[in-house]
Amino acid sequence: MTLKIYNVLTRTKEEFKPLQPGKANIYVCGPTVYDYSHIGHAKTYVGFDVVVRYLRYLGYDVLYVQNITDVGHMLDTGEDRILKKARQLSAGPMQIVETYMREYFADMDALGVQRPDISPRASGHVPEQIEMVQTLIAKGNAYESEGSVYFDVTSFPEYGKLSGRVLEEQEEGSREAVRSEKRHPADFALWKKADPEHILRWPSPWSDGFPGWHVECSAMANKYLGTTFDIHGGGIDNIFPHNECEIAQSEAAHGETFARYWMLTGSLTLDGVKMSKSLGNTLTIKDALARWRPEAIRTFILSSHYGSPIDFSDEAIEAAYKGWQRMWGAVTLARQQLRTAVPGAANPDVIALLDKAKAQFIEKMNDDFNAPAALGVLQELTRQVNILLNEQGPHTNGTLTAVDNLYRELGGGVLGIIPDEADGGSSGSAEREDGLVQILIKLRAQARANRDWATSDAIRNQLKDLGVVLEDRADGTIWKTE
RNA sequence: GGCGACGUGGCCAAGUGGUAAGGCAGGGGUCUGCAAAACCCUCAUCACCGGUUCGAAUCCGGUCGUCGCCUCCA
Repeated sequence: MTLKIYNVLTRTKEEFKPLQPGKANIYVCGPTVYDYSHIGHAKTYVGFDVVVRYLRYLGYDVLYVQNITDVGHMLDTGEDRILKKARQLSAGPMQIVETYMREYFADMDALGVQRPDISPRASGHVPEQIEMVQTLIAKGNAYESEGSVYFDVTSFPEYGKLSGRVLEEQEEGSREAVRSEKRHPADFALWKKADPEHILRWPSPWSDGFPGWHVECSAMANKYLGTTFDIHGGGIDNIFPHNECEIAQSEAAHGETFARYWMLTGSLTLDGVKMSKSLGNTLTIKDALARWRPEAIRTFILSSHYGSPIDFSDEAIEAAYKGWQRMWGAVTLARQQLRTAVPGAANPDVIALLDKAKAQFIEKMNDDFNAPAALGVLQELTRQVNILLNEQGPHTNGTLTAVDNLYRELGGGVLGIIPDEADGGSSGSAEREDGLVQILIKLRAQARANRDWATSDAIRNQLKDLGVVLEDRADGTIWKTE
């Protein structure tokens, strides 16, 4: 069974054959750090997080590069968005960049997104970008005009092959058309001469200025992954012009294929409407995390295919959360039973059940990282496990460990929705938390033995208010977090 | 207007030729001091029309509708 990837470049599902056997080099377009990250970023980067996790699970030696854009993004007004933010906050541009980059990583950490191996910043790679622009000029793919440099799209016949655009169709009505510096309306900037008030600037052979947005990805991907690499990812909204320009620059400069597989994620809408800064209907990751635990957000995101659009709503994430709770409840129960389980080998029937689920999970994930279907496999397994834990047993520690391990492996390691520990940062505090709850459970058991329902319910209700849920079972009371 | 994608039960969502995974919600049960959890039963013929085929949600054509991109955007 082999991994298949839907390649946007060919619009077909292809078997994944890396350039070098066993290695997977992947580049994903990262965020522009000038504000807090929103839930749309979460969809994209959780999506690729699972892609990378799964590739590693399959044994690939993955090199994951995701850039940080901290220069060169223009607003309609021609103003750099980072500079605009800096002016608003009376701060320096690099302070803004540093602040929001840290916030971005903090948000991703909170969501359980594993960090890229390399997070190169555009501002730190200006020489590489200048070098690439020089190459493109030397090869006749770019030209200087009044201190700026533009890519000549007519010099690259394949321009449009990713997005399906045809050059001629772009001319009409383009705002860019008014820029007389350019020979063709679709030509895009590789280097821009800076206006006097533009303080993010670097010296170059053409002017004091700054690199165009698209060239950073080409230059940095080339530096860290080479002229040709395996997978290029990003949000579908950047397919044109950004991704298209990346291809044009890189392939014109190097004369070789840029990325072999293109994986683009569907966009996220909020209550049916596209989130946009201008509309103001954004939901930041921080705000979302204040309302739902990270596993719920991840489960929601993974409940639709990475390439599909998804609509975020309270109802939708609530449904995902409740589904996750059932799975988490089963894992929690298995771990609780494991504490007092008798030593012994695993039940062969259970092992067979787990093996089957694992095989199905892998089959789904091999089919273009079909996380929603893989999630469905775990949901079905969970019903079987619940029957096992609730209606059969007691089980040996071998059986329970096997159950726990599968959830750790697939639900935790690959999907990132099953925590290793109950909760609370370090294992030390987790143990302390459990100890405290166990004391209360014993006190409540006393009250229940005395038929003192007022006390027993008070303990249960107050713990519930703290997010600790007690469940009375035939074999004792267990607890878990909401 | 151009390019691209999509339309599956009340909601979300898998499924690309052989008689519709899964989650949530709803109804009915079992269990329980109560509760919670869990489990069992129940709940769709796949926007519409036409075509190809022994057979289509799945392929082709058309209609209607939704969305993304075309300008910064993950």
